[in-house]
Amino acid sequence: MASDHTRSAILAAAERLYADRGFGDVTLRDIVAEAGVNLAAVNYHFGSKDELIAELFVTRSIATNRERLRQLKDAEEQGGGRAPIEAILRALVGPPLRGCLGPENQRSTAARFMIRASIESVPPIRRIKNREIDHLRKFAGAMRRSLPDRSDVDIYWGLNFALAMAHHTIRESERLTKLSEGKCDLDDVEDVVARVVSVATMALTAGNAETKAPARALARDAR
Amino acid sequence: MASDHTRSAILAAAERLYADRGFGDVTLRDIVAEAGVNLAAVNYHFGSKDELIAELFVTRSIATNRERLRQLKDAEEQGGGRAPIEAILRALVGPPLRGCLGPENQRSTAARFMIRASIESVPPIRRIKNREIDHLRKFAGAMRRSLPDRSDVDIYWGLNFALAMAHHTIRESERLTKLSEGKCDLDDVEDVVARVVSVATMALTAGNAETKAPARALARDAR
DNA sequence: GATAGTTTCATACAAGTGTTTGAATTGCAA
DNA sequence: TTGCAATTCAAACACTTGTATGAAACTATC
Repeated sequence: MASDHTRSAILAAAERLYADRGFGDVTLRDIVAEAGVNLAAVNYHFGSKDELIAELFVTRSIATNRERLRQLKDAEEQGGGRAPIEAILRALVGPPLRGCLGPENQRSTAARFMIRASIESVPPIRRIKNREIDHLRKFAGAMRRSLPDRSDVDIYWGLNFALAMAHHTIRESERLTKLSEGKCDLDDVEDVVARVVSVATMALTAGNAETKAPARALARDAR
Repeated sequence: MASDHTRSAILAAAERLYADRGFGDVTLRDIVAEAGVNLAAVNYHFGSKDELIAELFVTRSIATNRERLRQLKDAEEQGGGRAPIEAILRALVGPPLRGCLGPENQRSTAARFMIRASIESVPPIRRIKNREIDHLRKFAGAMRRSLPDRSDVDIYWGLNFALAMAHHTIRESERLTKLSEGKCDLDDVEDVVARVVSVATMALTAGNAETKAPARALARDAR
């Protein structure tokens, strides 16, 4: 291949435009105009618009997932096969949080693109996300080894809640800032990571190992 | 007005189709075909496609919000102006969870529509969601009264995490079921509510009131 | 320098979109 | 019944979308 000048120009322009304006109203014509290439180049190099989007998303998400697994491996080796639950959770939520939060004006295009991807959820991206389960299973396994007394159900719920807090905070960071009138500092990423890890750890370790749902006894608003 | 037969037929058909197939690939022509009315009727009765979607979403979400506030009011009156934090959280996350989860085969069209709305997030819906902040402020206020020693920042983070767990569980209920191989029972809605409330309560009450992020000392994966 | 393969380009295509129009129909009141 | 407004309808409009085509330009190999 002579040079991927055109190909990478398209990728860069597409990522920038999607990051700025969302998937909804960016057309192939916008992209090729921004990239300074011909309209037909997209289909020539990528096959279709969806495959272009998929390639963008795959590139970014395998980077995140690789970093997650690296940190998980580190933590498990350091603990002799049994990492502390905090370290596992930090490996799970740290990379996406660090990748997407931080001072807005110095947020990378890639970061802004991933935020869009987590908000808008177009078909090609959803297809890829569905294949993420195997990746999550590795974390579930590590968590089980870390907390052998905990039931599988509790492990999965803990995993679910950890991801929930991380992703929701990314998706709704703007709203949280507005709601709290700036009191919640989303730019202090390490503080956010620590908060999420802390709560998720409590979720996974509180109460007796066999207690399914500690607060259940308090439920009284029947319906 | 003679009868809003046409109008309500459009609303019902649109909600059903959006619930089944998502906003992405349902056209006005699909809707009017399903409703058995003329294409122009949509613009005649609603002005535009976006206004139709907005009306659907507003109708459903004011129902949820009204129920939330009703339960909040009940809880505060019962506690003499200071509701227990669990009751406040239950009023916050209970209605949307009960509205969207539960056995799939007996899930209402409205429920499935709201799930779609929380997954796909089209422009008219996003606009409405942005106006939800005032509503959330009422809960922040109640939480502050319930936990007067807690800092505002902690209150907002607790609120954020509670919503995170509820919404993410709704959005990704299918994935959690698959990941856990059915071990997590999403149909037992009251158990889900209890779990979310329990974890959110811990997030809001654990540690000293002045501790910003208890797990922070454990952070060591510098990055 | 001719040739074969790759890449770029202008242009057209086919299909689908939400919206508008203006005439027909309906329903109700005088 | 007549008149009038509200509603319904078929049809067209105006436009955008992603994709396909076939010729032109380029690049490297022999």
